Amino acid sequence: MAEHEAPPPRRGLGGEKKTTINDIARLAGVSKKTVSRVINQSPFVKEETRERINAIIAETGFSPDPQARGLAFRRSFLIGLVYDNPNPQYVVNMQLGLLDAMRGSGYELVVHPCNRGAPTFLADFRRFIERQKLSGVVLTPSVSEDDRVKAVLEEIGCAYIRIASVPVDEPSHIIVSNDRVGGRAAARHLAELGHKIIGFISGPPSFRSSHERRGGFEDELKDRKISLTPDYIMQGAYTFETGLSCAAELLSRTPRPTAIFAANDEMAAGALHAIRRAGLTCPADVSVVGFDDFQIASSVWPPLTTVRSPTREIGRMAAEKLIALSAGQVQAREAAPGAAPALVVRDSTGPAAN
Amino acid sequence: MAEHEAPPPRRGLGGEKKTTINDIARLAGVSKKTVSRVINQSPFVKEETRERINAIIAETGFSPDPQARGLAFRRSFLIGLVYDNPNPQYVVNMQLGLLDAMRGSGYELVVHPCNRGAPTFLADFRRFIERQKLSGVVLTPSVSEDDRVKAVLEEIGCAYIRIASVPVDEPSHIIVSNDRVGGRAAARHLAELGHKIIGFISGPPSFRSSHERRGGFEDELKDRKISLTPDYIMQGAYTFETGLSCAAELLSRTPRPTAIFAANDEMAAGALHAIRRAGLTCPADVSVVGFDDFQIASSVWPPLTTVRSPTREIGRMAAEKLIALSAGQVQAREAAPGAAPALVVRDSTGPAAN
DNA sequence: CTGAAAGCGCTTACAG
DNA sequence: CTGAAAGCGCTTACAG
Repeated sequence: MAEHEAPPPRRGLGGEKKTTINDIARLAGVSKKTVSRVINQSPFVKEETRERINAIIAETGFSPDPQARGLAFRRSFLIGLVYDNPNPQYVVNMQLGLLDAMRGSGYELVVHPCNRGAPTFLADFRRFIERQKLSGVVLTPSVSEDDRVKAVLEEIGCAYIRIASVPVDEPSHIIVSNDRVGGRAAARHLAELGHKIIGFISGPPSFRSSHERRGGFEDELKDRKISLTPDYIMQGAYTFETGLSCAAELLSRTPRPTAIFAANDEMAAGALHAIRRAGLTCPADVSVVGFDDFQIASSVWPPLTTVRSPTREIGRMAAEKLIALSAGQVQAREAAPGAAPALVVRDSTGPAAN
Repeated sequence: MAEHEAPPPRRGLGGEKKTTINDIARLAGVSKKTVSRVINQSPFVKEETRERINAIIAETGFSPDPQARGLAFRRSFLIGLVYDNPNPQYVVNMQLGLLDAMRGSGYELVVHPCNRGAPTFLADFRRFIERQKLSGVVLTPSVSEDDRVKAVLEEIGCAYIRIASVPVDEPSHIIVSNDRVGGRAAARHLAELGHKIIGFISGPPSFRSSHERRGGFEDELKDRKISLTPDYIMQGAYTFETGLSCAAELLSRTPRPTAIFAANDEMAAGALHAIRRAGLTCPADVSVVGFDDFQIASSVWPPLTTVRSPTREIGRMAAEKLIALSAGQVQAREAAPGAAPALVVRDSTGPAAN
């Protein structure tokens, strides 16, 4: 008999009995509505009653069914991550950051890669959110920069956070990744090493981050009276291959640049290959700076000097803000400062060759 | 007036009216139970009735609320991905593969990274599945190799698929990634290039894939009368750093190996660095073969000869099988053949130096 | 501060 | 082949 006393009723998919709000109500000698009030942190419960109920909840290990709660609330406890950035490390770091903030909150993360070019993109997006009655959604570049998406979200009335490198929305709906500051850091580093003839490889124009990284870089150079002429600016597409071809092009310029800043690590890795193919050495002949500080930056040779982009931290901030938003809280931090990118110096940069 | 005829009642979070099963029933002049039968593909509906209802469903754009359905069914339409593999590219490829098979199925993907070492791991895992009443769960190495996890899943009665490099479970619950075949392919390639003194860097012993990759490699060498002596076997941990240090060790052996097989690309990239630091050249002095064919394989210098691991395809197969499983179908393919790894030859391998 | 009734949108037995 | 009743586990008005 003693054996059967300790374990609380088991719950599960297998058909065992699950503890419900009714069980708690019965055990506490109150109505289930009162239990509901405790669960939802209503202030209209006598302190003593609340404590008794909470004790029973803890004892039984009860946790309210998100599906039932969702049905009654007319919304789920799911947060969606909608993205079209193909970089795996970005995606995973973002997911980890979101999860950091969601842990213990009762929310779960549903991932939703998308293709902004598809004709059914907007319809699919809307359908996804409506069907799942998402509690909120986090958007990352470049889909976060699409204003049609914002329009749909507002029409539906779904909470959302857009992650972007410029304030494309009201402060309450955005987390800004300060890529411009990162671009400045890269320029400062190269200038301090004495570089004057510098090449730049941009990302695709559809990414605002590409413009920001370039903008910060140019601003800092200008402040230091170093010019970046059109001949020394190539348009890449954030891929290894474009980094390689753009760098090859830059290396053919006269005078040859003594340094190249690529707007992300993938392209910087490609630039390294181009330098080698041209029979040159990095950093002796040409220095290279990347952006992101993903794994690839430390795996190539020489390890890349790069600008660390705090993706995971940004993800955490986004989820925190979103949860506060859907809980109806007044947005605490008007304009989130955004974690700042920081220069990481490794072996791909050195004094300017001359 | 005509303006108000066309648009079906709008649905959404914003408070607009959503089409429900009751609307469809009324429109079709049947009970909602009959509509439910059509939704759930019950065979007990007159063909004519079914067609009429389906037409109305298509017309109104109705789609049943997964939350309400889930509450009645006592399970959700969520599939969980539980993983502890830290490699971002593996994780993303796996997610994409799962999503490939889930598209249009009505299921959504919830991601759940975990740490098998944490003391609360099993309890958290159980809680996650029970709370969400997951429709099913996909497990990847190394957490997929944990038999305690299987025990929990069986006790709860949750459908699951384990992805592993060896048949650790009944055929209906597993997708096998044939890493052993990949190991053989690597050995064959090196043997054909004339290598006889070969070094091997393993992954961590906690990953079965590490043993399989090594096993296949050794088997093939043995078949060709090439021996792999203990001195030339190092234990790494699937990381760039361990690849570097293990390779440095191998290069100090006398005679020096003319080739190194690393059990994944990260470690192979590390080996490339070790070779360079030792003042040697790849592939002239030492050839290197990796495993996975992730992005890093083509970004390093020289681009890596490696064994392509079909992660995305495996993910797709896993989700297909899981969906069939939770739909109660008899498992079509007893033992899924598993997509086969294939050698990708690039520039890091060449004829044996002597 | 607390509760009885009705409802969220579906499905499962149970009849016919 | 079809339907009326009850229920999944929770919450929202509405009373008191």
